[in-house]
Amino acid sequence: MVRIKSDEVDRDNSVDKVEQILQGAMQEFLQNGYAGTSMDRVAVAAGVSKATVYSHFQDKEGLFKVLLEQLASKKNNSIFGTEPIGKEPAAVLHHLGTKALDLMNSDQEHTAFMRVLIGESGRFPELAQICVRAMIKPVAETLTQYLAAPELNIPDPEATARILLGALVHFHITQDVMHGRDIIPMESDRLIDALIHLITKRAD
Amino acid sequence: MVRIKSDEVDRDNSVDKVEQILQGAMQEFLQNGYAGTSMDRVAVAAGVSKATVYSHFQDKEGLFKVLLEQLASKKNNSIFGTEPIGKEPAAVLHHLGTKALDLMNSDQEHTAFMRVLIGESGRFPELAQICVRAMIKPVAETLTQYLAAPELNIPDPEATARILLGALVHFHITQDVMHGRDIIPMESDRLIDALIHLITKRAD
DNA sequence: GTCTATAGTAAGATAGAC
DNA sequence: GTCTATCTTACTATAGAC
Repeated sequence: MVRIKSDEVDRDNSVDKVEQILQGAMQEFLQNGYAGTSMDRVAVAAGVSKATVYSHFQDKEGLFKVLLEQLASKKNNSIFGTEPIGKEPAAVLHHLGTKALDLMNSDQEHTAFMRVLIGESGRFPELAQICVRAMIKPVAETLTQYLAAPELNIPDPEATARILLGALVHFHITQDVMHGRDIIPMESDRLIDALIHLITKRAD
Repeated sequence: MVRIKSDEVDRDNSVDKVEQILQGAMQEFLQNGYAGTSMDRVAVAAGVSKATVYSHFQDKEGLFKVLLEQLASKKNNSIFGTEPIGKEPAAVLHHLGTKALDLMNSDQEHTAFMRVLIGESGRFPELAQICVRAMIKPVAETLTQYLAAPELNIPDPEATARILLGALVHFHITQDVMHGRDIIPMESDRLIDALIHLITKRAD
């Protein structure tokens, strides 16, 4: 009777291994993309054997999907933590924009995640859709709420939210993801100030 | 004496082959990315042998770089053909925005190019920078010119151009590249109208 | 210049020992 | 459950015939 009856130990070990594997997979997939990553390297990065990887995940595609879905929910909460609507809209928008750009800028993991997500959206369309649902949609809805404030007097807050979101994310893509900082330099503050100016149109 | 002395035939054949190879390489690289593409498939798609591919291009990386640089200059001219500044700014912007979104939307090649360019920007940073210089910078500068029109009264036309460009491109990324059309649906016209409204702030 | 054939390597996935 | 060793396939790149 060598078999272990208790689920406790069994499950704990499994969870640890699964966590290790996902950690190694993240490192490799985010750095090299889907096709550029080998299961051998994932196993090495995770500190387990390749057979162990296959005992916890069906195949390379299954591992990739689980990893990206997990990352999508993580990134969602990190960038736009639901902000208390204390101050006036202009101040809130300035705070949100600055925070979002700073976070995306400083988070190498997020930059690599954007590359992989967009790069593999042709091969894994349903995965891209999951990320749109988990990351972009909630942020767009939150921004829409802010922009619907009566004093802003915006006729289409939903479309304006997409503009605001697009300006911030595309700025991150050009400056960080595509390494354009030296080619088309611009301070984050200038972008945000111009955004605030457009949105809180000076009725003076 | 079977050798051909004239350079004409020789050069024409070479150019044809090079063109064939680039065509096949485009098909494969845009569909499967860099790591996901094999030189065997490129050769088949181009209708030549693999050895012929290697006789015209140093290696896989060299072929990929030549292809993407060629595509970058092609895409640049296609989206924003220098528009005559006939009408008033609002009309020009509406026309430009509609045209840009329509072109990006209908051009599958452009969608795939965006995926590959962003997806491989980690592996090929200098290539991403070349594309920023060839595609994004000129468009941003052209838009800056339009937005500097006195009647628009925009304090920072350059930053505002980045906002406008970002809103359009990110809209394309969410709706087309990432297949988000069904998850966060929105008509192009709504985005463009909201943009025009922000920029030509009703001073009424 | 272009081809076929192949060398050499690395990939995804699994069998079997413990 | 986890490992080592291995099967099979596909890859990059080149040599040699024509």
